[in-house]
Amino acid sequence: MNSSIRVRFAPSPTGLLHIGGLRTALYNYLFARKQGGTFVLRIEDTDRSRYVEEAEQDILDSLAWAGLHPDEGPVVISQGKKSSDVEATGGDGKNISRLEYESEATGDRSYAGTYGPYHQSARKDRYQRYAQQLVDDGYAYLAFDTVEEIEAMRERLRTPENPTPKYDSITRSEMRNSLTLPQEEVANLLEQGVESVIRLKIPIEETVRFDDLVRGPVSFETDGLDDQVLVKADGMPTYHLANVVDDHEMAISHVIRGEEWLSSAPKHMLLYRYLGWEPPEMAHLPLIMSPGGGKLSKRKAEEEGIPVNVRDYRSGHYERDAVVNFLALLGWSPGEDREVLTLEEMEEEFSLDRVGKSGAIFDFKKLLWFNEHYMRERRDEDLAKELSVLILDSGLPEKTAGEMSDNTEWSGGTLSGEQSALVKDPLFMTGVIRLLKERVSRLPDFLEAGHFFFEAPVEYDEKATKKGWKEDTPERVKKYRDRIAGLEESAFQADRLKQILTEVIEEEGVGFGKLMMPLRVAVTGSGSGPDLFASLELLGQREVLRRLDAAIERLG
RNA sequence: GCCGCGUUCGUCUAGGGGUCCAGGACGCCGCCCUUUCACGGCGGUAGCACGGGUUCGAAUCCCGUACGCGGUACCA
Repeated sequence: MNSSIRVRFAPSPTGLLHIGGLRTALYNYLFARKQGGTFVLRIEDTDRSRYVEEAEQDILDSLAWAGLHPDEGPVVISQGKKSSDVEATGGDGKNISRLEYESEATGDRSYAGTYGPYHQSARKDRYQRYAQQLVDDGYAYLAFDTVEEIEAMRERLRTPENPTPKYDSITRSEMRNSLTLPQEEVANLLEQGVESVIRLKIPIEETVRFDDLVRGPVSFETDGLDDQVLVKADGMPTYHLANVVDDHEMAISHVIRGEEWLSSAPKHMLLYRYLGWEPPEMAHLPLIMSPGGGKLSKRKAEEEGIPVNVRDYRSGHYERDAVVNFLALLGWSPGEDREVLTLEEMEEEFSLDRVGKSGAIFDFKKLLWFNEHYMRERRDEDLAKELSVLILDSGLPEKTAGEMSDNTEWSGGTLSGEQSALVKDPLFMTGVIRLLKERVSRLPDFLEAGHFFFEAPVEYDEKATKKGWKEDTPERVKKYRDRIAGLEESAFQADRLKQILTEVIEEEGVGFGKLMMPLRVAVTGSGSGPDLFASLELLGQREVLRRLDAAIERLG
């Protein structure tokens, strides 16, 4: 255990956890585990207008699902699905939170942390205090401008070369702030309760440099920075202040976050300096891009058929190991020709200097490949159980093989008595899994590929019928049907069924396909599928005979 | 516009001056296996953005160009 290494994942509860957010969390987690450090979860809920009620629980559930358990973080009272910080046990300055965490995915967990509260909304006073200190020290100032006034300033100064004028060392001189207003007036405005914000006073003509752990040395001219608002009119801090204060107070040693923060990093460095603190190490991760280019946004991703919310992967029954493995490799490489890694292995291998610098496009097909890989490693019995639950919850898809898509309607749990019995039969379900496991990418796909196991064909694939069902077919199918009808129930087994088919085609003097294809169409409705004889065995004698009779009747 | 960051097969990447006419994985294509399909096995296709340097030698170092991405809020 290296107590000096502390990292944090600090999502904002403004929506469901994004898949890119999960990767950031993953890298933080892996770094902490590898270094023997501490992985902290902090909720950055300073924007009250964008707060989404269910978001926080979603973040917790998603992290738990992925196996990224924070060592420190907010309390979750699972029953009420509501989270909040538990009051300090009496200490002043730092709260001591008793952390409990429970998730359906992982069962009970307990965490403890001594750097709470872990909600920024509960730390408001601290930010205020430091902001005031900055003002007192001359590193920040009060600004009374309304949003309209600021917009008017930008409007006035806007030119083609400078489309968005900044509130900076130049423009602040003509705005209404504690730098331009007489002292009495400032006091007066404050007295009257006029709304104000606190802005960082960016120095002029200075170069801010720092070494980024993934990008190397980077530098920014302060002249390109604006006087960032540190405390908003509602008294809440902006990300910039809160993030610096918390990272310091929580003794964060390494800030590992997305590249979208790189541009504001110099402001953060300035804040550390003005507050008299040692800045943490910085590591800015490359962004995850959509196949069409640009940051993987919700809209873009969905256009490409890529789910963006971690919740979608959970509800879509993706293998969590597959998602985690895939995400880890989106920007990081272990440096050897090995790509299939468990979380535990990655905890051993991870290092920031093997993180790439350029954006990585989300390759959905590769994710599917990982999913297939991990799914096939699982025990048939376990998959069967999960599939049963899925069907019992959601029902069967309305459409048959080859037609299922994202828009497929599900029957919503209404099953016939017969179907329900099948779904609850572990032996039958395991059989379905065994036959289909090598042919599907995701758990729900079993229901597309194996629809016929649960329901007799409603219609027969046109192409397969046209190709394989000729005039003399019914007669041959009937012959086969009668042979297998004579079988003892216990003899209704794959090898016997195949043997009988061999006998029939020999008697008929035709090739294998002349009977095999019609049988498949009759029983499954499709021209392709899993091993036919094993499928017949699994379906059972009665059902097979019923389907053969129906096909002979309907297809003539 | 400005500021910052980036650029090796379609995609994720290995590669840190010679061992690279660039390796692996996914995808794609072909063959084998299988009287379906799939899995699997084997093989193939395809890349150092461009231009200048530095050097005996550059995918690797430097500069420039192009392109891409991010930022440019009282959002994170």
